[in-house]
Amino acid sequence: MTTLKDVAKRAGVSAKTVSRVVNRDPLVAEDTRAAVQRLVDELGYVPNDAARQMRTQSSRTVGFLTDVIATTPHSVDIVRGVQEQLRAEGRTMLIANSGGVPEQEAEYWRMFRAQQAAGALYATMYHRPVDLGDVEFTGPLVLVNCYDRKHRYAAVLPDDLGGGHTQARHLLELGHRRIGLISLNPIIRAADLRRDGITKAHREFGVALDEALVRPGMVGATGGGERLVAYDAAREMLIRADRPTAIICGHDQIALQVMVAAAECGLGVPDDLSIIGFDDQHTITEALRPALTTVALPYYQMGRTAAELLSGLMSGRPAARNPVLAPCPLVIRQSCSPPASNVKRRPGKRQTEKLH
Amino acid sequence: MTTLKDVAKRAGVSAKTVSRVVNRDPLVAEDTRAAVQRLVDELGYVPNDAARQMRTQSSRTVGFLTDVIATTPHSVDIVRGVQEQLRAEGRTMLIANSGGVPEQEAEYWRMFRAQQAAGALYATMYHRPVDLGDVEFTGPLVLVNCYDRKHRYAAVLPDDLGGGHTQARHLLELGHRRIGLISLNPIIRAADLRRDGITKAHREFGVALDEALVRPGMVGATGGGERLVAYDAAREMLIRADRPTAIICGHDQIALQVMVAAAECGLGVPDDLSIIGFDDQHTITEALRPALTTVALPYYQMGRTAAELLSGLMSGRPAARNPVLAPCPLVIRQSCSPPASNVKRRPGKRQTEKLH
DNA sequence: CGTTGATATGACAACGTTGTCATCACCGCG
DNA sequence: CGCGGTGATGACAACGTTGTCATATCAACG
Repeated sequence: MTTLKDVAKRAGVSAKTVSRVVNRDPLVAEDTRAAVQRLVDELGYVPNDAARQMRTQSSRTVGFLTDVIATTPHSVDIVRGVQEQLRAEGRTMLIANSGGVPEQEAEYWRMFRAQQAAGALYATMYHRPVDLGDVEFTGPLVLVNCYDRKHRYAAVLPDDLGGGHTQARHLLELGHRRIGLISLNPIIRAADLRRDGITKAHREFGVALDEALVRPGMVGATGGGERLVAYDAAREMLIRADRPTAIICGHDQIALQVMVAAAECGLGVPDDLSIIGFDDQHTITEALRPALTTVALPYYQMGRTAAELLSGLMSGRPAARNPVLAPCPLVIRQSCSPPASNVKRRPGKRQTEKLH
Repeated sequence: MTTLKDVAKRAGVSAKTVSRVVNRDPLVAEDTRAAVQRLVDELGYVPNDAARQMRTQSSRTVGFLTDVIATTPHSVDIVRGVQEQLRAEGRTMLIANSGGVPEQEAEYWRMFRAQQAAGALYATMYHRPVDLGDVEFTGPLVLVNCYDRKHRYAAVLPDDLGGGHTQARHLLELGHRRIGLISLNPIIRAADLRRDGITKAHREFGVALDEALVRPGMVGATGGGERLVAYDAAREMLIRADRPTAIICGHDQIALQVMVAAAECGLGVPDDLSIIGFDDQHTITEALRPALTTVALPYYQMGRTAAELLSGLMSGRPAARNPVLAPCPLVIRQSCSPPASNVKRRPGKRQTEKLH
């Protein structure tokens, strides 16, 4: 490795002068600068960050710890967002994946300290509260997609309530009045928030949400024990005489199962049934025919926001009190349309629009 | 930050002794060690890696550069594999995402050098050759999911040929003799390799692959311009009188479209049509009904293998000449079964089994 | 001409760690 | 008792960089 001294010797100047050139210190004569710069390029000199860090007692490194990033492949976009923001700030990212194992987390916090990380991010694969115990890392910390039960840390979260509201409003605006819900695993926080948003939209339109048309699309303990049951839920819902004209899904996988169920019940999408997903997992939403209208989880944006927030904290800005909510935008494709006119539906059961 | 000296002062020993304790040097008296260790824990001392690295002129950091990890969310498993292997070796991972932009790549190679990375990995989102130009990074380098056109670097690749062979063999073993292929984008290397594997399997079974049943499922330039056309391809293929009894798909998204097309043609899967995917993207394969039989891209394993390979190179082992091929295992679910007995099919066109 | 101030450069120390070498106490052996 | 050996510890330097301060040169000014 070439060092400052090597360059200095060849240039016939002191190490400090080379240092000045490399750091763009204006206090160098133009011809010295040019000569030194040429040698720097020629020798391929790259300053040693470790030495810099030692000398300046500060680092441009940020640690990024995730729990189990692999299970929701989609959430890598958080990583991408963080990374691009950090790059724009000239920082370096140290990444680690704890698998959710507390001992490993402790190990990584220690690693971040050893590397003198100036700050850290902690992200989870789905929106949930976390218990971070004693974090052996003293710098600023921002949580992404999760929040600390004791609210000790800044957090960036998806606006699930708003997202649920958006899903329902879109269908209601299209004219649907009988809307089914095949939701996320009820033990997940987002399930409740979305439900609240959906209820709110219904209330705004003066439409009742029929409890008979609400079913979970996933059940079981998170982290391995989860099972998709949306297919069965959808079939049962769709063979009813008073079946819904549209179904709100907890995520795109659920929507996929609902679409398969609809096909088997002989229902065309979107003519006989509108379906709206959540997440915007491109591999599903864009591959389905009709392509799936959905509400996007803004993972990339969350990553960027979190990194920006962290930058603020690292440069001494005080932490915000409340979590930052990232909006979940509607992505319109082909799976939703206005309901077929009522005459086509058997008018057996009248849909009485009573408030919930 | 507590330093060696802080601990040493409190313990009434020299810094070197504390260093010895921290590094488990056996040449310390048991009671000294205990006393020092207690203080280390109490003060939460963590050795400064930058200083260590400077002193020892070696680092346990590895750089990991990816092109556009986000577009195929599935391939994050490479990252996970790398990361877990590195952790097992007590190494630290520096990650960066170049977006495929050459200037950014150069910037990151420089960053890796600045951080004194002991080695580096370069991964792409899909199997392809790369032109790495002048890599301004001098340590060992292992490519993952891609290979250098000039074969200067070690590489770990998926065994696409074997994978194609596995797909075809599975269907042939089930008794299918008329098999369609809706392939990857033909400009992708894997498309050719898989095709070779499929042809090989057909030859082994003495069955001809009918060119009329071969269609690309994706077209257009990679990196934005790609379009899924599997749905249309499948429909055209399935309305033929001599339609195939099984379809091999280039990946699970294509399989998804084929499944939708089959449903619309009134064909049941797997009774009327067997479908086999590729990649094993859980979000699709496990959500589909019937769940999708597929061949897995062993991303996780590739990551681990690459990290192991890199470790070898970093400790001086010579590089292997040829790329390491990771096998693509068959994952059996519900979308393939033996073909319906011939009597059920209209015997109009006889399927003459001539060799290709 | 001497003084001031700006510009350009260098000498030196220090960041936290560890390798090298020195020191010292103690043991066992002849 | 003297000697060599070994176990335990410490002093010191060095890794590559940069902040601090000192020095040198030169122009401008009274």
